[in-house]
Amino acid sequence: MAEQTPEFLTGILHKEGLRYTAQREAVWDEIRQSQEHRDAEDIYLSLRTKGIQVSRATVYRTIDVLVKNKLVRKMDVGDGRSRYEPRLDDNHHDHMICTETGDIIEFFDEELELLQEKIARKHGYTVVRHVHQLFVKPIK
Amino acid sequence: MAEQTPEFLTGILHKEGLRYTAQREAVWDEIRQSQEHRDAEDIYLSLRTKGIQVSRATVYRTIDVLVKNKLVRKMDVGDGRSRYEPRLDDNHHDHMICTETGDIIEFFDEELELLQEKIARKHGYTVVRHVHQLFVKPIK
DNA sequence: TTCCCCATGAGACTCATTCTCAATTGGGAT
DNA sequence: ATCCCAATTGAGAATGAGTCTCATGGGGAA
Repeated sequence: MAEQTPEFLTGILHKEGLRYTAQREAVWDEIRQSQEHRDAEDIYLSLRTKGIQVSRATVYRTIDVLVKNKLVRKMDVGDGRSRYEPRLDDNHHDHMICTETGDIIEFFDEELELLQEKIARKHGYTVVRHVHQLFVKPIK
Repeated sequence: MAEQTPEFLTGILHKEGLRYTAQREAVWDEIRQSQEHRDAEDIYLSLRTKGIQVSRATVYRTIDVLVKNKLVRKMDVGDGRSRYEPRLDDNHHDHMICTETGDIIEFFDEELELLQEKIARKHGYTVVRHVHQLFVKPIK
């Protein structure tokens, strides 16, 4: 589908009974056009720098909506600030964080996914979602 | 070794060039005597309820010392409050959090551990530590 | 026992995020 | 095209976990 047109967001907001606003479009555009793992302040400042009128409160509120509707993925690196990345393709993946450079590498492993479900079932549960981060360092 | 005697803590503190104090012993005792995954406020209030004079600052400072010396394991459930659990046996394990009851179940899977290292190596890294949490719900 | 320096406590401070509430605005109904 | 009003927004206050400050207190080596 055409994620790059305003109609894309409009449709999703409408489905949720929410209104389409310039601020919501701007926040979504800002997150969408970058593949980085950015924090809210970064997104907010970037918008302001571009001269777009939006408040921190709205950035946070809009991100919540986008996360709830799976347009954005929220991740916790453990430093107190949440990071966000666009989720257009919906390809699930986990993250590897380099302890030396701070680089974030995405990875996906089918075997790992299956193993997690297997472990949960062994305890009488099924996995709803998971948080998996490998803090790594380069092999010299 | 005798984790239940004051000499245990004294030895560790001494090795770190730190002094043995009643507050440090109290915080360690409080965490040790419970197998729960508790937050700092919980530990602080429990001590105060028992009539032990200690401040929040000292609870936090002491926990840092204990974590650094691997007597306590720090974990992040993703709700903004860190949880702590005693680490006497040093058996590594990850956590499964029930989304319906909030129960925290510990698990360990050798295959999973090996698989993580294998994935990191595939990208030229080696795992330093990892965060792995399964948010699960009971199978009806 | 003395003395130095580390440890403590109370509360101020930080910082990400959430909340408040008055003013504004989208968009369905007319 | 206009109206109308609930949804949305912005500015700043509030929150809450955790950290810092600094004056006072107390380990522990000699």
